[in-house]
Amino acid sequence: MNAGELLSLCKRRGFIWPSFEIYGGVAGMYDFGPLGSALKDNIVAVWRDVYKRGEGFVEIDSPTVNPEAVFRASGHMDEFSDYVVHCKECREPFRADHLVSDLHANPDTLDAAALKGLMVEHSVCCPDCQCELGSVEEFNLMFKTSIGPGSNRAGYLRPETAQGIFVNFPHLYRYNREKLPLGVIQHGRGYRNEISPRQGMIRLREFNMMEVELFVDPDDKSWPRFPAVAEETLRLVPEDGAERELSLTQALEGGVIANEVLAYFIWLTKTLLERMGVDGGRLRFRQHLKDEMAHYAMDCWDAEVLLSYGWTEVVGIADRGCWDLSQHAAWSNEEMSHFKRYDEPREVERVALKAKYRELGPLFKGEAKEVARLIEERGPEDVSGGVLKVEKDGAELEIPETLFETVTVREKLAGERVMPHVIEPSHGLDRIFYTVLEHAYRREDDYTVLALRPEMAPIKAGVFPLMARDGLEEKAKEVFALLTAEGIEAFYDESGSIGKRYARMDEVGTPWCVTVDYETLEEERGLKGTVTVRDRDSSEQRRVAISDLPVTLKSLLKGADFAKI
RNA sequence: GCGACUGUAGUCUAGUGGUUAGGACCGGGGCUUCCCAAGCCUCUAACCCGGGUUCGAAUCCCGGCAGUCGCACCA
Repeated sequence: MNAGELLSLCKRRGFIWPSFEIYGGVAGMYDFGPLGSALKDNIVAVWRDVYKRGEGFVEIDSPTVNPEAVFRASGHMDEFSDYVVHCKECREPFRADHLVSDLHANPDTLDAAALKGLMVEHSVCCPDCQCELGSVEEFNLMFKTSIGPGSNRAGYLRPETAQGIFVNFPHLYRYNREKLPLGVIQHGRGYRNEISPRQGMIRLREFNMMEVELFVDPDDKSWPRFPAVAEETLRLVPEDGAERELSLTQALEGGVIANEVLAYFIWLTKTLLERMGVDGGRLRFRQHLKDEMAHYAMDCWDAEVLLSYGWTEVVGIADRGCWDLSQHAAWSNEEMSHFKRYDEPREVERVALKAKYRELGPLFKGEAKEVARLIEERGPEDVSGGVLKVEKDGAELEIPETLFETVTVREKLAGERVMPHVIEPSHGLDRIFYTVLEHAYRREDDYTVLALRPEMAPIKAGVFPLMARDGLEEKAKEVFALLTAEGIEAFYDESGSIGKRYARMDEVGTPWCVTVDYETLEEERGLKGTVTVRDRDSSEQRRVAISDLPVTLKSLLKGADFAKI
């Protein structure tokens, strides 16, 4: 198939539309139409079901506009800013810091003026045509705005939802009664001012993410549910590039996947994607190479799906280590660590310095308390030649050992503080959305079917009168109202021939169609009459009593076999 | 951001200086006891935007926007 056919269907039938089309459109932005909006919700519902109901994680929702401090701490201010310089002749763009990498130890730290100065000083020319280079310009991939009136408080549209979870860690940690592991999920929009959005919905400027941040004890990366799935297999492409099918146990024992919890969530991602309708035969997990890994990641695996565009990343499952929390702790001065209680409080003996307050008082007067604190912060190892050197108000102070003594103290320790590690399965919703459609797309002799899994289908049942006459319409409308009242997404259609109506429903992935015919009317009044239920994938039909219809459809939705109803 | 190609109803497309801008599919209305896009009648609906050349531009030129592909980018 080609992506154009599918995108045309999506546009025609109301899955997605290019945004702002009447004004010429904006690259990298799409609107979800009525069917697309429903499909997107269904994808989010499965993700939420797996993580919130299934794993007991908690969900939050945080702002898309964040103050600059968040991204200073997260590293995005640096990582997202590139200085670009263009050749005046051939117009070829170059990363300015790359051009001066031989001339400066740390070109990343230079600003535009410094970069330009360095290039002028060393007569750096265009590497392609040796011509003169233009001015150095900053290109930042984050959308900038200002918060409040005036422009002195910078804000940025978030490039990922993750930071909203990290900055809330202290609240979430208390919410979870100060226990690990702690799983938090958030879905929403993210923004990246891509230089060149391409390939339909694959690279967008405004996009949807479903992110999961699991905070774990850095010394315990096991997972309670792991044993149940240990022998399940995954199609893996490790760092060395050699694809192989391994069980989770094999992957861990061979050191292919870094730890148990990461392995479990890679497997969970596989089941999640397959439940959404991603074809398992077109799904693999590829390990990031060292140089492709994000600035924060310790190990990272991408779930990749085969699309008409080629292998495409849809989920990234990263072990971010303690990077994010450490960064926010350092920049905000907030406590972001976990107090890890020992099973039994430990008694430890420690040799410490104890200030002699009696001596210090007369010597230092009002500052004695401060000096005592400085002494007691140090240990016996800091004493040399009978003198302890401490720094006070920027000056060095020598304290003779007459002013303190060395004592052995016994302490009871209930636990220790550790910085949690973060396991992050991050899902590209728009890419999953497109994959679900492309993997469901079937076309034979100009007849198109979207074989969406029933759970994904925007419409669960089409309801038709065989013909729009003889009271069939009234009866069909009653059936439609019944299904709607039962919470089943239904669609009423009486136009054109019955075959055309089936075809219309097939094209948008509706799994079943219900038809009221003359037999329905001949049977008893009320809801005793029967209707035909037609299955999209087999095009077989069964007669079902109207009164049983909601129950029957609900069991089909849960996976019952159509042939057995 | 660069280069090549492209842009006509909702969709696919014909039209290469003067056309009431043609067709097909879809969609709306109607006819046909009609269970897998049947048929017939009928209706709606388009030259991406802005400049320029010309008596006259969908058509030629320039710019913008958008798309496809390649380069670059892709924490």
